[in-house]
Amino acid sequence: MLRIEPRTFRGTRDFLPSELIPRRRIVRVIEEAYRRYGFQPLETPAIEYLDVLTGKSEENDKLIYEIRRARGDAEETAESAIALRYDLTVPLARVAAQYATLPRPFKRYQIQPVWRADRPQPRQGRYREFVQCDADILGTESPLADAEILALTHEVLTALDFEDFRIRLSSRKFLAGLAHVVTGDVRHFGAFCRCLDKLDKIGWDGVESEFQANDIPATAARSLVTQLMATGGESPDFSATRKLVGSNAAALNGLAEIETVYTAALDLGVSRRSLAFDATLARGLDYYTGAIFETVLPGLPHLGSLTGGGRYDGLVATFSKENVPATGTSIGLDRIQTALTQLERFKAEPSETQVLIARFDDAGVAKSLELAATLRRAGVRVEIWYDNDRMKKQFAFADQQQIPFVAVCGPDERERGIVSVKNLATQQQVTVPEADLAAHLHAALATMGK
RNA sequence: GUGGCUGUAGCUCAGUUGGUUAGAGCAUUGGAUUGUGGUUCCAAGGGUCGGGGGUUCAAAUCCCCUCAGCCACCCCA
Repeated sequence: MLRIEPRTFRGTRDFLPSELIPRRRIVRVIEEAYRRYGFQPLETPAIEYLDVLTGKSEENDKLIYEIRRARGDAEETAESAIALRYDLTVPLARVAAQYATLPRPFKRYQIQPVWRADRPQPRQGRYREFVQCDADILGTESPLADAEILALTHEVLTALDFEDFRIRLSSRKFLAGLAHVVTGDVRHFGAFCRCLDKLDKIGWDGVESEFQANDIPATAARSLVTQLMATGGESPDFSATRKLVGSNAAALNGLAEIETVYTAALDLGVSRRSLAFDATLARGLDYYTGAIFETVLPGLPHLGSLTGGGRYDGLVATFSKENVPATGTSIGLDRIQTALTQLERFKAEPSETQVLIARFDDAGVAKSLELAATLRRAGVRVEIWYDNDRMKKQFAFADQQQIPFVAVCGPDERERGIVSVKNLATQQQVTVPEADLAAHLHAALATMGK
């Protein structure tokens, strides 16, 4: 018999309990923040029709996983070709176009995996299957919506105890205006953005040669952007920025929006040090039309962005006659987990069980089951021991699994109607009346913060 | 997609100029210890040396191919 080698597909991972337990806690923090901001949940299928997913961003079409059946019976037509979703934004736009009954504004959050066929790199928090936590607001052009997305991002990262993070803010309109100012030609917009985006990686000399390679006046561009950077950052001087871009309408327009978003974000509680206006932020996804933002950790520069998003007022219209303005962000669960791991703040937790009821002897089985039932009804997370093993083995198990308490009910205890409860961390063992066991554990767990 | 590095036990690794039956630590299981974990001691199990081909009397070791993993870039969450 041929044995199949057990393995996982490149860029995908199993989440064993000791990793999943703290990972789910992160998800809970994010979800609670989303709910506090008034977002409603949405889930969509992992599989979408290919034509729904493609054509939004040329670069990314190449990274879409198409699905091919191992034993396809019919030839796939363009309409029936299917693929794994690449992000959650495009499915959302599809949903917005497909259901006329959705409220406006429509605020939804969605926490689900997406798949991209690029090369995995764990140190950078990059995988082929990863979970995005998206929050988006459809149906308003108001900059307050963009500001609320920034505040939400700030709130989540703060709740996760990130001490130093930077939300970079810019605008597609502003960048388009800049590109026009520098090159006199809007067609250079894409190349202009890509070059600029590389600044923090390859420095100005590198960017200048990139500009030249793309027929963009390098010296002029460098001079303008250098000055822009001086007026931006964590305490931006927007009136100084305005003077630099002159009379270009798109640039002025975009800048005004940035300023409004920035100010409203501060009003919503975003700290100055965590928010920066950054003219070198470009972002790749082609569907962004207005404000764009992403979050990085200055302490972990090799890591990709923790969050990324922006305004995409034209996307829903690719599925509908109706044009629905939209803005939102994606928080990368795996990036967050990677960051916390590298900051040594992500601790493995093998079990959530609070008490193990040991099996002392056969005669005590019924009593143990009764105790377990009572405790479970009282909301305690309980495990029982199934086999007739020695105490040593049962305690060793509880220790390994970091189960805080072991309850033993042997002949002595049974005779007196009590239970011995040992706290494995303090090594202290007490006896409590059977009837008080739940109350005792609740109190003890509460003082331990569990 | 481009470039580089690395593959030996579940994990981290050692293995001499190619030389007998491939080792260690950790982990696992059992015992020392039949009412109680972490320490200690003893023992055991666990290996297609990533896979295939080649050179050789002889390959974990040298050569070729291939697969996988990692790192940087690209891009992004």
